[in-house]
Amino acid sequence: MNISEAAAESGVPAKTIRYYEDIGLVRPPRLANGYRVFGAAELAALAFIGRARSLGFSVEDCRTLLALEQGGTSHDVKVIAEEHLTRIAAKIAELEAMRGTLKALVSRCRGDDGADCPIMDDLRRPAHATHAA
Amino acid sequence: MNISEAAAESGVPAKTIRYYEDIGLVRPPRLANGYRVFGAAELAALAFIGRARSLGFSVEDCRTLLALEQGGTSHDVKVIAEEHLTRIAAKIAELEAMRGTLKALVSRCRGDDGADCPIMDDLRRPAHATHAA
DNA sequence: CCTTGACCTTCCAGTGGCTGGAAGCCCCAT
DNA sequence: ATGGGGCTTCCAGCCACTGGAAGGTCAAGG
Repeated sequence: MNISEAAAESGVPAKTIRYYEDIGLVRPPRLANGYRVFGAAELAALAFIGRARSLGFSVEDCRTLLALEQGGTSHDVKVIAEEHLTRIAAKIAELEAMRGTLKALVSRCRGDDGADCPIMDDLRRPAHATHAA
Repeated sequence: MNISEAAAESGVPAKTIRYYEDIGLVRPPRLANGYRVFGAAELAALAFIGRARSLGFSVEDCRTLLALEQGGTSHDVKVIAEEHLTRIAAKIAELEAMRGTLKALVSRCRGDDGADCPIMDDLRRPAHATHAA
C-alpha cells in the first residue's frame, strides 16, 4: 500500500504522514524505488495517531501513547489522559471567560453607524476591568 | 518612557512590543541613540492591543480594531466581535466534545498496572466510533 | 578616566503541527 | 516516445510570540 492509499484508509493526509515520519512517529519501510510501504501495522499506527489527535492529544502525547501500546499499563495511559483532560478544561474555562465578556459587550453594542461603542470602550480601559463599575 | 517602562505600564512584554512594531502594529518614535520612546498614545495602543489579545482577538483583528479607533463605526466593531464570538463558540464546542469523550473513557479506565485499558481500546478503533457499540 | 552593570538595539532560531508548492523521479498506458 | 499521475525531497510559511547571542549606550561609583 502506497502513501495515498494509506492516507485514504487512515484518514491522515499524505503530507501529514510524511511529517509524522519526519519526526519519527511512524517508520514505514521503503521499496527499492524509495516509495514508502504501509502494511497493517503502519496503518494501525496512523489511525491510532489520527484518533488521538482528534481527541486533542499533542503529537508528543501520541508518541508516548504509541510507546505504551508496546507494554504500558492502564495507569500510565490514564495519567496522560487525565493531564490532557485538565488542559482541556483549563482551555474551555479560558474561552468561556472570553465568551462571557464578549457576549455582554456585543449585546450592549448598538452596531449602528455611530462611533459610540461599548466594545471599544472596554478595549480602551486601562487594565482588566471586565464590566465592573 | 523607554520600552521596559512601557512594558510594565501596558502589561505587554518588551519582546512582544518589539514584535508588534516589527509587524507594524505600533510605531514608537526613536531617540537619537535608537531607543524607542513611548508616549501616552503609544501606551494606549499597547494597552488596547493587550486587552484585545486577552479577549482572544487575533493580531490581525487588533490591527483592524486599532484602525477603527480612528473613525470606524460601532457596526464595524460589532461585526468583528461577533465573528470572533462565533469562532470562540466553535472552539468551545470542539473542546467540550473532546472533554466529553475523554471523561467517559477516563472514568471507565481502572488505571491499574494491567494492560487492559478502555482509552487505548478507543484509540485503536478504526475510525471515529466514539463510545457507541 | 575607567569599569561595571543595567539598560537598549538587532538578528537568528525555535515553538506546534502541519500545509503549500517547486523540482525532479518513477511507472504505466497509449 | 510521451503523457499524466503517482511518488520523492526540500524549502517556506502559517500564528504569535519567546529565548538567546552579539553588540551599542548610559549613569553611577571608584
